[in-house]
Amino acid sequence: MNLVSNPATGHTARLAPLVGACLGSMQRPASTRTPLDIADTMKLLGNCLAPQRRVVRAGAVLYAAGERFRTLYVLNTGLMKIVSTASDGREQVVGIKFRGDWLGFDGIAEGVYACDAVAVDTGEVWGLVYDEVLAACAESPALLGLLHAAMSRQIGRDRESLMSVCTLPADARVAEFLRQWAESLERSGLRFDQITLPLTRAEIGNFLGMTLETVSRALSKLAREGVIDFAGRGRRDICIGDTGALAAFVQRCLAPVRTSACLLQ
Amino acid sequence: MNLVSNPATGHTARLAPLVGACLGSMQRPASTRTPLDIADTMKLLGNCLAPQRRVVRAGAVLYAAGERFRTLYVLNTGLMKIVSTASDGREQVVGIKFRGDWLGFDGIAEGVYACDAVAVDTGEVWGLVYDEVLAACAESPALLGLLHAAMSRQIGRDRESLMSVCTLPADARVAEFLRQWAESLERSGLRFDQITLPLTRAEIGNFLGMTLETVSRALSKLAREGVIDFAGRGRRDICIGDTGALAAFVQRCLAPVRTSACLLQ
DNA sequence: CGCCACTTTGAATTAGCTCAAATTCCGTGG
DNA sequence: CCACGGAATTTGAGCTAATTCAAAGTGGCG
Repeated sequence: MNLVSNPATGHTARLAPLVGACLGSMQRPASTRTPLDIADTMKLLGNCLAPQRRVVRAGAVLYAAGERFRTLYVLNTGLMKIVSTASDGREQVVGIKFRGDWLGFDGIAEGVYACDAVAVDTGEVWGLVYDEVLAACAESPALLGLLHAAMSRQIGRDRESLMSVCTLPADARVAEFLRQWAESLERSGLRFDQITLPLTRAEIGNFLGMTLETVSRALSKLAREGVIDFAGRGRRDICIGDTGALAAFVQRCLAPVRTSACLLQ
Repeated sequence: MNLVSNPATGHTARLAPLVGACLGSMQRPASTRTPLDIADTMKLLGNCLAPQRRVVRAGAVLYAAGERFRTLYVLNTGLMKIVSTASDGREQVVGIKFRGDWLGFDGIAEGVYACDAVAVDTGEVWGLVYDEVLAACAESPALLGLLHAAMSRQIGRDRESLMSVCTLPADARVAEFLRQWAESLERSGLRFDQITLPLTRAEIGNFLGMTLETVSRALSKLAREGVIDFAGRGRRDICIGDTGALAAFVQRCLAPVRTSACLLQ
């Protein structure tokens, strides 16, 4: 019997028409769909899936590695970090999540979360029970498209991280990190010329594969060169006049490096 | 109208019952499903989805960044690398694919592949048109579970890469690389005590974020310490007596390093 | 106010990189 | 079959970017 598309509960039957209505404009193959912006996506999810809203205070653990996987989350406000811990205790920030990002995909394969999701800032997440999402997707290919796009984007994002860590010198990595932060804020519809880093230098360094001292020095250098400015008293508020300047800084760091051989072929 | 679950073509209708039959044993929620081994998974996919089999010769490009996304691939035999190219030309090997691995997920979000997939070794891939996969999934939640598990596993795998690059010194990174290679072979059901690296030192180094010289030195050191042995005259065949020895080597490299502060909280 | 966690900056150290040379391997053609 | 050439690999020697260690500065909060 087909568990999901013919659910025993009436839950799905109640939701599905709504989903269809909400996502009506997306009834095209995923490959030709124009991307929704995040505000719209959140609105659709909110209307269609009756998510369980949950406030997470700074420092709170949304889920921890090893916990049984049941629900996916979408971040509505705030900021979260994804921390992976190796069996020998090495800890690594493997992702930073902004408004509109999904959390928990890593749990699907094994039925158990593989990482910890920790709130860096107080915010609100929407919990979506995975089985219910699947049920709703069975009725609405558009919702399925949304889900797959989110997973796909995460895969792409993770690869960008690896690329940064592997190919950029420390200073450029920090600049690129800020650039992508600003980009994420822009996607979220928030102002991105002035950003507040709720992460410590140690956390940033861990994420970028360098020490906190190196992060500090890199930020100082960026400020010295006028690419960024420190706003406010604490040095956690950063003004980015122009994201182009950050990109230019990255290229400047890269210039003297030998161009790696062509890996294609 | 519901494009996928009520397809206009008869194609899906023809496939769907087959899928249901093939995957009958998996009609449980993903979170409680016992994982299939790769041979079984391949057999199921082969029986259920009528994939387009395609031989790729060493060096061939399966798909390239920028090409329109239409099909996902599953690697049946051989070995492929996923190469990401930044806008400034930096190239990065962001993944290595073994038997049973899926390729192309990165294309779903934007409808365009984000990376190049290049055959490192002659092999065979199975092409699955994404829209047809979706159609089949609409009829078979089990197949959807397979798809999501593959994506989820890729996300987990990518994070492991980032963890290695960020937290391990070069020697340990090479050891860990070999360990995971052996693990992948084991998963594929192939012998893994003796592995042949069809990648050049430069490719390995690129993937691991170090120079080819460093890879070479690390391999020499591993051989000197008896953790691996070079078989054959070309130094591309490597005997791994015991994957535990590789893990131990990693820990030995790690020992003198200060333990990073607890990032949780 | 005074503590504590975070940050900055400096100075010394080192892991990994760059550059260079020698060696091996393999395919090709005589 | 052997000689040759090109590509990949190994190994050595210096150099440099980033780390480690240390100390001083800053801000937030009870």
